Amino acid sequence: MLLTVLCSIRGTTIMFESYTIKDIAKALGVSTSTVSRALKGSYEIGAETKRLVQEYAEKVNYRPNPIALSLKDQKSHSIGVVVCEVANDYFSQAINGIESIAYNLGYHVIITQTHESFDRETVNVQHLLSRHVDGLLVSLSAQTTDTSQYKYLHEKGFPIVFFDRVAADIDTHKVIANNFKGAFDATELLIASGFKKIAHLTSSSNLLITHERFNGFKAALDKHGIEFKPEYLKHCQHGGMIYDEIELAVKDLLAMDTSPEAIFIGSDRLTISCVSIIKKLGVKIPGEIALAGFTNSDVVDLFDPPLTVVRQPAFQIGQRATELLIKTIESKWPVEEYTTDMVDTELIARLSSQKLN
Amino acid sequence: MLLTVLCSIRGTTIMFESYTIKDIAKALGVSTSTVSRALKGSYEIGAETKRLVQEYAEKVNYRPNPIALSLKDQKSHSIGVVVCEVANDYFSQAINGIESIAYNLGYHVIITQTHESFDRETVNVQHLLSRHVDGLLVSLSAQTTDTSQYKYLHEKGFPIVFFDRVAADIDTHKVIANNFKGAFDATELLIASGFKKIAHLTSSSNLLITHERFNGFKAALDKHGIEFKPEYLKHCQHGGMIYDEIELAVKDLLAMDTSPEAIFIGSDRLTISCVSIIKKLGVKIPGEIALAGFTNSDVVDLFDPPLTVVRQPAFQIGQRATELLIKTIESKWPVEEYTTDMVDTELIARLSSQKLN
DNA sequence: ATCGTTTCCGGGAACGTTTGCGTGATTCTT
DNA sequence: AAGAATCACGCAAACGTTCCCGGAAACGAT
Repeated sequence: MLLTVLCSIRGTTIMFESYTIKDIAKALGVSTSTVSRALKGSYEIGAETKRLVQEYAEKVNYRPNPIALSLKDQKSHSIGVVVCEVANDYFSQAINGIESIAYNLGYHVIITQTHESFDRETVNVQHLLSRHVDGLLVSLSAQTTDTSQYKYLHEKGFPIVFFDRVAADIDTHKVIANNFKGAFDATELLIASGFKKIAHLTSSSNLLITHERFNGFKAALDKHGIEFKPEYLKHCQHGGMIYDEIELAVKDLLAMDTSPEAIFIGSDRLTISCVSIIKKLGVKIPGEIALAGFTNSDVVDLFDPPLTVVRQPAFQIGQRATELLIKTIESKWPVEEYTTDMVDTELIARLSSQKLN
Repeated sequence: MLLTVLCSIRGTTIMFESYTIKDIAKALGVSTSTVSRALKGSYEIGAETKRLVQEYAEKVNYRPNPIALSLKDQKSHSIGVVVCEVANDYFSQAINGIESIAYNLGYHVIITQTHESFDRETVNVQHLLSRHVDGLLVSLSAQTTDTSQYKYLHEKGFPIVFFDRVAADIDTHKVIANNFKGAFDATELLIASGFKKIAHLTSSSNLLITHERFNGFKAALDKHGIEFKPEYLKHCQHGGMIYDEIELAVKDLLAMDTSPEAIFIGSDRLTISCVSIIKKLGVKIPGEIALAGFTNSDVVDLFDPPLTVVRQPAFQIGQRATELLIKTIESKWPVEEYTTDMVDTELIARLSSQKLN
């Protein structure tokens, strides 16, 4: 292959058509094995030859062909990511964290979106496997109840790390937020504001996070001797993908005989949608209905009203999950001990959760 | 390699350890060449053999190894993306569009972030080239003035498509929004609201979009006989990455002797930051200062006040750029005719741009 | 019977890399 | 000085594909 030094940008030599080990071998009159070994400083190669090869490789800016390496050692050095959507504050921040670690460790990241559909999730996993990814970073769709595909893969020793929306029945690495405490704190804040009639608008009941957040919600009610009313609990089984479903739930809550004074919302997308719907209905926040909810949006302090939110350290969660996954991938022995990392959420109190007189 | 049918999810057979052409050849007692040809329906293979091979491949869910294919025909079937940040509404939407097209056309996408730094941009391009991407989708960083690396690559026939922040001096495919018209319309809206003293807060002067938007801004002033005041023009050379820079610019504008009545903001990140800063200063929007700006955030209608914005069709821009890039990659002959696709922006008038009495 | 044509299939090189094994040359033993 | 040990390097296979080439078998034409 031809040498083509393209240009030098601030001292870095830019190449396009790249040199192979063969090119170096030919140029130096040695064998490819010698070049290969010299480049990794093998003791089998004489000091002089080693220097020659390394200097030449440096000069022509040799970079090993990652594709050839992949074929050789049957590792693609890529990881597959399964999330519901990238255009979602939580997930775009998590992906940011994923990329930052993966990039540094020499992996690249293939992102797929489920749009909360189980069928698309299955297809995506298929696609990622056919791409020969070395491992999977998964956040389940709202629709998913059947996790058998992951179970089989995991049993076969295929590295999988779940984050956020984890599979309860698979024993592997997991990285989650402390959903119970996040929900508990937010609910307690609403109670401290003076509310007793508190509803809970949340995502699909298939998701473990939904239950954890509900449990936190209920525990706060219990602690303060407030009875939980089942009619104050609204699930959006499509995880917020279907607007009408959310609108119906919100309208139901607002139209009840003894309608709630406050709503605690258990999902990012739902929180934003809920604000939008309530404002569209002309109901005053927080005058007529108070609000607190999970979201990772950075701009909710600019909202009317500023939103009280539970915020997850999405970036760190993404980073941590990726570290665990790559450690599993590169582990020489099958991993037996699995960790579940739990990180704290952050409660940010703003106007939307206050009681106005 | 061992056959391992993992499980069946709704009729789809899940595999982990995958079959190779060699496995099929061995199982059927034919050669690998025969299997390869049979699978692509070559006329050189007898009908009976063809059927046998295809049925068997179907049965074991054979999928060609993409890595081997890449090595063979020297194409990685991946495209590199260079953007400033993924956690940015415009770019996350654009990436969504990029992924949607790339996925369907069998490419995967490697995303890199410049964080508005030219050095990181250079390193990223290097990295993507060493990954042997088949083409590049680039939106320049705010700091970039030297585009020679792209120029060289392009001259060597390497496929590059620019979107949004394009390189003026490189003749290749480009996909952009109609920045002039977007800025013109927004400015004219402010004028129609009754403002004459209109400032322009915008991004780095290195970027072409900055000039186009300024030109639109100025053209609107000219049309309505309003003199352009140079002191009303504020650049943030770091594209909004440095908070202090924005804060200083905004404070400067507000502290002027004859301070502007309205600000037109020429960048996504700047618009949000600007609102935040002005609110923090306790200045009323739109009472004391009116605002209109470019942004792709979906939630600015929930802001206090709801924001008047120019919105770009980011998803479509991402899709179109990807289509053009893959068409270039897969073109048999060197492409000579380059298109510059310009798509219209959308002006959404809300409260922030109104004149209150 | 000979030649040409068609049909159908296998051998093997190539893509870029790593690595086990083999080997000639040098140095070290005693 | 002869054998052993060490050093420095090359050969070739392998990863999964594709594809050029070559060739056997069958058939038709003369």
